[in-house]
Amino acid sequence: MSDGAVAKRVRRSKAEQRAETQEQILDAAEYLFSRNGLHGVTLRDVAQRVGVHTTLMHYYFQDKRSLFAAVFARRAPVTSGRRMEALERYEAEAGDHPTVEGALHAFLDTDLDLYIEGGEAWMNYAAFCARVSNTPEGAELMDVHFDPVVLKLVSILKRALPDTPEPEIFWGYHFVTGSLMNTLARTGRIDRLSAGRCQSDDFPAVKRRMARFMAAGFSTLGMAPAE
Amino acid sequence: MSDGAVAKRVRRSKAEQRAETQEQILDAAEYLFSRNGLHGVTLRDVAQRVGVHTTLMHYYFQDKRSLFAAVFARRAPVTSGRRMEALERYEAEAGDHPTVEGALHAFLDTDLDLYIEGGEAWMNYAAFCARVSNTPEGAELMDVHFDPVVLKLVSILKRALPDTPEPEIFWGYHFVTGSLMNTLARTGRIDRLSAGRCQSDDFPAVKRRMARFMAAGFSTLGMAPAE
DNA sequence: ATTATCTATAGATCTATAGATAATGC
DNA sequence: ATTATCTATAGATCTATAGATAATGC
Repeated sequence: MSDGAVAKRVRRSKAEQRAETQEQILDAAEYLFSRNGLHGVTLRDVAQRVGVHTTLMHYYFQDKRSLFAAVFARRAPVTSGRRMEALERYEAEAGDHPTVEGALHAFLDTDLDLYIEGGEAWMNYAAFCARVSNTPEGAELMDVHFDPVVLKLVSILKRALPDTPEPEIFWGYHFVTGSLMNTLARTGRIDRLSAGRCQSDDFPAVKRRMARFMAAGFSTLGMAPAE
Repeated sequence: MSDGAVAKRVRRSKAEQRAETQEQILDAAEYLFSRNGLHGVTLRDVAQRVGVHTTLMHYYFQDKRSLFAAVFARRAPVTSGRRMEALERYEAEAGDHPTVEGALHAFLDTDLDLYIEGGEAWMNYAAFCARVSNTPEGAELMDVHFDPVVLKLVSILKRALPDTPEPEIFWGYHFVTGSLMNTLARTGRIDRLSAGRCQSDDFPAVKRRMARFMAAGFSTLGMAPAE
């Protein structure tokens, strides 16, 4: 049942205690929301996983929706910021000739590295985001936190493909983000389909393939339609 | 509130009435589940949308999970069957030289056409599937209903790419299905990102681009890693 | 004194079942 | 007679708030 981290009550200052408990609540909520969604998790579930009383959820986070938003907001600036820096670094180093593949490496690999290096908590956040992205509740959260970095990517892609009409770039991004979210979700489907030859939590395997795969796709956009 | 179809009680035979009410329940459930997920919908929501009493949900469908599964099962054979036929037809006509793009056209375009031509109900089913695919509850449903047609696609892709190791094909499919599910979900995100230049319910636009985009991606798989 | 945590509880739903009613079926 | 639909209701949760208790802070 309670396979989560049980709080040890080695008490320090109130500020520390406050911060620690909040983090534990966010960790537990992140884990549960990532698997079961906003409506599939009760505040009692979260409290139980932390080992505290349900009402503490309300003490620290006004209500369920706020807790959900707080889970999103905790790590979003980290992933967003890292990708933004990587894109700016790439832009500077590519000068007048950025490539689609270069931009996608900066965007995708930077993000995947974060999950690869960040351990279980970050993997849970990744799955949480994938779920959120698919959800009406989550749509605005995505917009608010990730629009800037996505538009930055798009702006580089436009410069890399000056002859490709703008909507084509957005369609390309639409495909990219779908594949990325499917990766982050780690549903296990590819494992079963491939009889274990691929594993859905093998982010390094995705990282090795994805930017190049998608870059090739972009090169087909804006061509005369075949039909 | 009740923007759904309100049942007109023009009574016919019991068998007809039974079938009609079941369809209405499935339609309402499909609509609501596609937007809010299993846990985000109550049986009362569904009943209200149909205009009947909640207990009728239990009369026709044992419990909530069964209703959810029934929504999936109602249309799955249609999309699966159509794609299977299209793949077999393509296989026959391509003879010894199937192409990745040809197989993907058969797989993707056939599916997208179904939603394009099928009206609102099929669009709801598409969104329902997208949501299900991202969900622990839905994972086995996907496996049960869609494995055969996906494995058929994979088998053609293998013949089209005889020098590409098998796991690469599965990774390619992983990317394809992510993009497809992101399309079916119609979250509206691409609309907002692109300031209206693209629309997430514009399936014809996706159909025009997707098979070719993904086919180009497949051609990069199995190459020596760049790093 | 302040604040982290718990106890008690209100009020609202939600799922599910048993049994009544009102139609259709012969 | 059979069956589609509704009424009544049990039992379980769930969210959220008010107020008590037990720690830390000076």
